[in-house]
Amino acid sequence: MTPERGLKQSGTTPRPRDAEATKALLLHAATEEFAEHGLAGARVDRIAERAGANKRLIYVYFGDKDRLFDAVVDDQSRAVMAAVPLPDGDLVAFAAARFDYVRAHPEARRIAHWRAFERSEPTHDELAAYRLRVESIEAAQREGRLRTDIPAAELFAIVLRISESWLAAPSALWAADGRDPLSPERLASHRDSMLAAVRSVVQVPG
Amino acid sequence: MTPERGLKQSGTTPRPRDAEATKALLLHAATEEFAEHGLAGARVDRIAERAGANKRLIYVYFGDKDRLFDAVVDDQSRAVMAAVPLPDGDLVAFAAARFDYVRAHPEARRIAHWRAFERSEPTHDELAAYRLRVESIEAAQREGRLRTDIPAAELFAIVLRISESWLAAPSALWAADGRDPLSPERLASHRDSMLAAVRSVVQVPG
DNA sequence: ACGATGTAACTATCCAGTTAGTTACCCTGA
DNA sequence: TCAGGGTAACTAACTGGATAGTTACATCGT
Repeated sequence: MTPERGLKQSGTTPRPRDAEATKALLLHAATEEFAEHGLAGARVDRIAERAGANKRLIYVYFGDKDRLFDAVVDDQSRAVMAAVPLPDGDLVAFAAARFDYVRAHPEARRIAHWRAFERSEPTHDELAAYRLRVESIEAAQREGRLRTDIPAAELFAIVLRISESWLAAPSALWAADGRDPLSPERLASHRDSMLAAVRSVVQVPG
Repeated sequence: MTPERGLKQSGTTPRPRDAEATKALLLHAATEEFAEHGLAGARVDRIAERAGANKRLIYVYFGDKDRLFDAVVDDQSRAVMAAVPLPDGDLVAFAAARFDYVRAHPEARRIAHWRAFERSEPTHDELAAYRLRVESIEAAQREGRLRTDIPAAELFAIVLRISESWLAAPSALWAADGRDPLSPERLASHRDSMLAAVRSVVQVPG
């Protein structure tokens, strides 16, 4: 037998050539990899493998590892902003939507946190989106629907953290609690607690 | 002039030989490095350099990079637990103490978060400490000093996150706010807001 | 036939961990 | 009181494997 070093048809049928589809696959694989390991811990080879694509294409489509991370962050950021609105400064509805979104998309929270820790500058779009949210809260404050003794940006920061307080709780606290922290019943019951807490925080005192 | 390639007396006088002191220097340098870069992003060579010690000593005193990280986490965890008590289930006092501690020791929060993201299992000591805190909250609930419609562990998780909500806020929110987010005046005023929020969350409704 | 899409193999660098020592210090015995 | 030997503390230089990024080439659609 000759040494047979040629490439056969590569085992499976090669995926049809489609730059957009490949790019999307790479972005999706990168989202998972960065969510699990962060920027420094993520491995470019693993991303290519997860996507079933060639590593080279990452460099063709995204430039380098850092810019791939930026692309993931932008994408996630846009997705959260779209999925979790702040209708009329209603922070309770916001907290509910955010809790549901993060529960369904755990990678969203992880990406956001890795980003906050490894890379700081906000993009223009993001800044604009946050500004809208703060203004919406300020309007609700003027209309007497939210307490006014806490500045809008701080109120927003507080509600943001409350909405993910259980999902982001230290594992030691989960363990101290005893029950399965992520069971559907536990999460449903926590959702109620969490919304009660948000209601208490945002309502005008009196 | 001859090329002068010899090492002179190493510039500064060599630090006196003291294993405990060197170990402490390494732990301190590792705390800074891990706080800034996380486990994957930290560099063992940089830690040695920061400590002004030889890299080899890290392996002698701590084993390897992972166990050095564990040592840092344990140390920080113990320090926070000692500095931020939960007297009689008083969550407002707890939030104040935690805010003040984290403000004075920003690396404590970063280490805790890196740890939560890169490495999960709680230690025995930590678990015991959290159990005490939860029990202390449960006692206060029985005595009518805290609301009872939110389970103790969840109430603790919520207060924990509120206490660092501003320091952990997305940079885009800081930017949207306009003012310098970390100026002493801003932090003092946020401290009041934050404590007002905690009071609203924990008080028994009625 | 040519540009866009894709691939395998390669390279240069980085970096955790190791090797093979050297230096400071202490203790013991003469 | 000090020679010398034993040990703890420390060090420079190295190694091998991992890893980001590149090169040179193949194949497809038009």
